[in-house]
Amino acid sequence: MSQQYKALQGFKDILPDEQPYWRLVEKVAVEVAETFGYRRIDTPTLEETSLYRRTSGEGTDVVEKEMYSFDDRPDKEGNSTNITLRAEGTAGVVRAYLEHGMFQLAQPVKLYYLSAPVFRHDKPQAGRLREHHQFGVEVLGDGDPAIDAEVIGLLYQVYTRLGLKNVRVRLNSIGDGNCRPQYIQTLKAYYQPLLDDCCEDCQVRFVKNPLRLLDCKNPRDQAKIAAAPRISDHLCEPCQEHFAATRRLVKLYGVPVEHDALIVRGLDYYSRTVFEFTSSDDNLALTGGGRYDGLAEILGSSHTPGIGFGAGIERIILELKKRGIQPPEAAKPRAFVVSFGKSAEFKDATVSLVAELRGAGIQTEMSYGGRSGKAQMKQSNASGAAYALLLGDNELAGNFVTVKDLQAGGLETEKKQVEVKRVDLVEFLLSGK
RNA sequence: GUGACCGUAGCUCAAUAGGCAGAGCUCUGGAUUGUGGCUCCAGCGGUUGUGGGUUCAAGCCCCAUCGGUCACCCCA
Repeated sequence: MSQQYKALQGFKDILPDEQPYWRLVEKVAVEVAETFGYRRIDTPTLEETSLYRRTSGEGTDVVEKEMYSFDDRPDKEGNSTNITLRAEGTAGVVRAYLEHGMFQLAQPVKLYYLSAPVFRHDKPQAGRLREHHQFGVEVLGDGDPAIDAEVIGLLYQVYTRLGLKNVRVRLNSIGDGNCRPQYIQTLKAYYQPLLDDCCEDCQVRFVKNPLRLLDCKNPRDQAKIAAAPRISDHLCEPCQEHFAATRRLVKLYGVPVEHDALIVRGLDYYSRTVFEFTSSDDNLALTGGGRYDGLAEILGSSHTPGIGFGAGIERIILELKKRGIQPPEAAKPRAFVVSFGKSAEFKDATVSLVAELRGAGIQTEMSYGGRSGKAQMKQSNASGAAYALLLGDNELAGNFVTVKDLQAGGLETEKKQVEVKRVDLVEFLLSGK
């Protein structure tokens, strides 16, 4: 083994054995999204760095220390653009919405994206990679709380259809530009006298991102959090109504939401509805999302409400495995061609048979490299193929194939074998079990 | 980014108190001529993550580095 090269830290190969999990998650996600009337969008992996800086917020960890940013090659004038690998899903979709004038379409515009790679320069650990993939949804152009409920209902259905019935859904409202600044003042006023007794992280949060004070897990600060003023009690009238309606409507989708006044989100653009889906037995967030009614304006557009989420596919798969949920097995070959001769004539007969069957859409395998007939039989068995197609002198001379049923039990070879004319072979393989 | 623990074959793991690096699984070949699964035999596969150091001798001790895991931070 000369392992000079390894995948980069925090980057992972998705090997063939893993793929069935991905196909399962993707299949369910697409089916549910389309049931809900969402259309797929794919946006580029690279965007201008300033897009993320503006939307996520200058003070956030993502922007400050986790983005993969670099200067693009300079143009003729020697100017280069600083660009960034996708750091989160929403910014690119909103950019595309504005760039392509989707505000001219019937509103709202309901979009989803699938397995989009997201890059963040964190220190890796279980469930946290430097490149991970997200399934996400964004709805733009209407602020109706029925949309908040719909988006959460959609996601919940994805999880339940995957068999993950124990996810926790926590919901909160963090207000809007009207009421949140006042609440933050109230919160800071509450914390100011307690600050000396707070953990170091909270001292930083107090300045950088006061809402996150409520997120602290340090035991010494829990009592302070419990007694802290709640945003829910400080929402302005419209935000209150929106939140009440969201909670009422989301229940109609059968989602067991909990109101958690301590849920705040990391990115600056969120407003009103925020939510998190977590696995029930630990704190690993499976999905985070929320409303971002001010985001389009940050990008210079007119007021455009929006809401969305990003669901980490790797974390969903981790959860599936933890729950012992198996994806459907990969398709096994229908036929495995076994050749009992080694001459060019046999090679040609084997390849032409394989080619013909594959041309007819029948999953067919063969052995490579001139192995013995016995070894080929072993391979055909290991492949899981339904039938071994035997080609020997007799078959070639008589223009037929001996079809052996590999799945039939028992020892009596004759009962499991039947001779089928070449012209009838495709039909034979397409019919039957 | 901070801290703790861990790195032996493709995978899962052994290796007494420093003393010739092993097993199971996988893979390949074979057990008489054109027939799988069970069984048996054999083979391939390692500079013990990498680079230094101590020692007659290092998988084992020391340092560094890379990677992994866990907690924090943050987040999906």
